[in-house]
Amino acid sequence: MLIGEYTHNIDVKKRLSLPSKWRKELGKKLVVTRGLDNCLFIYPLKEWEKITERIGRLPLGQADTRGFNRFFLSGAVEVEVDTVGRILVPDFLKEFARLTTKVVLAGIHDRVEIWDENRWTEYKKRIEGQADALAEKLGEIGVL
Amino acid sequence: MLIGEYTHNIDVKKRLSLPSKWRKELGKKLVVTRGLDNCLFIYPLKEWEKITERIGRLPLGQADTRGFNRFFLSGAVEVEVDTVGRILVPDFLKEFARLTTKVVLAGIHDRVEIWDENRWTEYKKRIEGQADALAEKLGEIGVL
DNA sequence: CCCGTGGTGGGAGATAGTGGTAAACTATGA
DNA sequence: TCATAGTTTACCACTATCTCCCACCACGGG
Repeated sequence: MLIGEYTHNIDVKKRLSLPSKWRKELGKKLVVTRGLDNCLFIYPLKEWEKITERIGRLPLGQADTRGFNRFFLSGAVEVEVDTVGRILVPDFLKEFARLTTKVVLAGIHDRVEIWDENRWTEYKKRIEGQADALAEKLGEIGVL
Repeated sequence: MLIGEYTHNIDVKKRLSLPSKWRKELGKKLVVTRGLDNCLFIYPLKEWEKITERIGRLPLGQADTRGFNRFFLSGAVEVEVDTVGRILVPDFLKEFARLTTKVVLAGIHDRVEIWDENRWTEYKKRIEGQADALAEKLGEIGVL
């Protein structure tokens, strides 16, 4: 279970250390891809394979499916964790998520999200402001 | 699995390097053909054979099937990868996809798509704008 | 206070992408 | 049939970037 929040730096060589707490669970091979709200998703290879298997079942031929495939698949890269626990973030993904050097890694269930620090704090502020409203919803569906 | 996005140049001799990451998977002989949305598709020869086999089973009586065949098959060219990992892009395909020198190679499942850089960025912007549609798809396949 | 661990930074060698030159092949006309 | 011009193919060369490895520093625990 990936939980918690860490702030790390992407260095000039596009290297990003993963929090040591997650390394065992994430494994040596990961997939980074475009996520929603302009962040990046990191999946362990196992999880990714499940996803692509399901993507394969989508009806091709439809324009919006093609669009989705392009967004999700061309936006994905398989990366290897180096000897000291870092991955390389390709330029086009850095650009997509508008990452500068300070970056937040957020654990969400079975994936990790990468956010630029500024965008993250801003996003959090917005969410926290709606916390009680969210709690009410969660109550409705029986989570809390 | 072909994934990721790379920007390369087509030189004056119409040569285009393939990303080194894909070379093993693509093999030495490829097929380039007209794709959908005004880009080009590249298939490894193996994949292409599967596709033509499937196309062959389509009912020839229908006018739109004939049209699709002509579009897809007459535009196909078999190319060889040279010693440093490049292919030659024929003029008529360059023209079809309006390729200038800067070109994007996008890995989608089992094929590679070639886009002119400008058209690609424009297309991506459009797709990213459809965040709710994307979220819905992601929900369908169980990512979110 | 020392040691182990985690995050960060840098340097040397290897490699990928690109451009150019030489050779070979094709076509055309005398 | 031969010569020449134009095009294509094969080979070589350069440079920016990436990879791999090692070193450093900060921090926390014993």
